[in-house]
Amino acid sequence: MQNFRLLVVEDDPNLGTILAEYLRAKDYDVKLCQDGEEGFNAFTKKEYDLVISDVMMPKKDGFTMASEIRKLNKKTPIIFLTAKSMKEDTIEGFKLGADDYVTKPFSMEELLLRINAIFRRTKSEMIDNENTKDFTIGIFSFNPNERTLINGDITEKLTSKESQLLKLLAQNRNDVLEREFALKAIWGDDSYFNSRSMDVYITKLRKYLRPDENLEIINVHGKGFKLIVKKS
Amino acid sequence: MQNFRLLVVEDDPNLGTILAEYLRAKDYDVKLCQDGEEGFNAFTKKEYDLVISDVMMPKKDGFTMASEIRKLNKKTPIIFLTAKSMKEDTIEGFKLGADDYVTKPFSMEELLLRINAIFRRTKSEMIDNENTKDFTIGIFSFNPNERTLINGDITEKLTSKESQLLKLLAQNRNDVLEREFALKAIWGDDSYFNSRSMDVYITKLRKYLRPDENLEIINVHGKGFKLIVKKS
DNA sequence: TAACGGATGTTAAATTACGTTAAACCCTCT
DNA sequence: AGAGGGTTTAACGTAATTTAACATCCGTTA
Repeated sequence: MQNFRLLVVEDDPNLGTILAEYLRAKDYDVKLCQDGEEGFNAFTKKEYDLVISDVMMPKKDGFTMASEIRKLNKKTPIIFLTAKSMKEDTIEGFKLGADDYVTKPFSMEELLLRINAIFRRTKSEMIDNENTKDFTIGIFSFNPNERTLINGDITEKLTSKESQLLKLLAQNRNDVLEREFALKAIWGDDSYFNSRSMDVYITKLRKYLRPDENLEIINVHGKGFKLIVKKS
Repeated sequence: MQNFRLLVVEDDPNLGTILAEYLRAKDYDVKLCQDGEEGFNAFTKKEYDLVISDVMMPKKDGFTMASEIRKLNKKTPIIFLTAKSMKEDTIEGFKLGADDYVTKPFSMEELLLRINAIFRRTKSEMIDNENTKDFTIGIFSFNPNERTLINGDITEKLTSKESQLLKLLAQNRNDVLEREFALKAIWGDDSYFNSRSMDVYITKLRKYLRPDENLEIINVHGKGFKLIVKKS
């Protein structure tokens, strides 16, 4: 799937670079520009899904750039980064068609959440749920969403608890899944009886995985369990 | 054209009334609720274009209400009014799908500009209202408004309850629809008998969806149900 | 190293939740 | 009052999960 394209316009080289790096790490296609003029030119050259722009910049300020962009394009969302918290400025920004603004200093996480809030509204279907991903466990293909464990033409339907536990084990393959952690994650709390219930499910999972000799759920005494995937 | 419908949730009667009056003067249809519980109930009863909610409220706080609303509806924008300027709070709000927040004290004008900013962004897709839009569920096209479930040339006419339940499942596809949540949203409260009634409707829906092998309503023991759309 | 106590392995029974069908109950319309 | 569609209740069957029981393992200590 194609990534979202962001146009970041920020004259402070340090902040600009950090911002771009961070957003690229989050899998966005990021174009970084130094001022409003450069930003506007970039916008005319290529399509962008979102513009993030500083307000105070040399050559051409953010609001001016935004108003020019709006003449070309009424829809692309614009987020302003502004050190000025004065009301007049923010209001002027909204009049030009800004969609949000973030006051410096801001946390990257907050900005990301605002970006996501905007994208959720505009392109809501793109969020490819992490839930629907398959695990490969030895000869098996495990889908926690569908709760299916597939080995060739044999499909086992797992129960809710079996599936949750296997998912945790798979996520921590070759590493200890702490008993207490799993109990809290699946059962909500840890008591003696929950703990015994978990042991029962470990037995069930072992039975499911038996067809693959290279798979083993071992107990780590006093700690928890470990799903071992041997290299064949 | 029909006016925009706003749901305002604010426990302070003075602020709430002033807000409602002001927004009505600006030609919005405004429904005012006193707390999150009342607000959520109002949301289940009618369609709203935007929710404006306080965060700190008796009975049910704004974030909790927002997360419940999000389960019903992923798109309706939510603006929070918050006296707390703590970062954790705002971030928690955005995670739940808030679209903006305004820190008290705020000017009515600023709030109005933010409302307009959101509507400018979303009004294009509001022409085909959430309500009139069809769900695509596997090989079916489902219209909750018409209560029709179409598969090629076969059109099933669903009853009210069937339709409401299928809508909730479709909105939470590949995710658990909590039993208690659905009971409150459809039946108004949850009792043992309502719960069994819901089971009966699940059976009916399974029968409707049977023609598509890639669709399945599975039970999540003790939690609720999940509509699985398998990747074909 | 023998022995002890706590932790785990496994199976089966008990409990609770769900699946399904059909009958009973309500409405509304006539 | 009767018919009909929609919804709830009842009844019985099945599945998921927890609890119980007993065997075995593990680390520690005498």
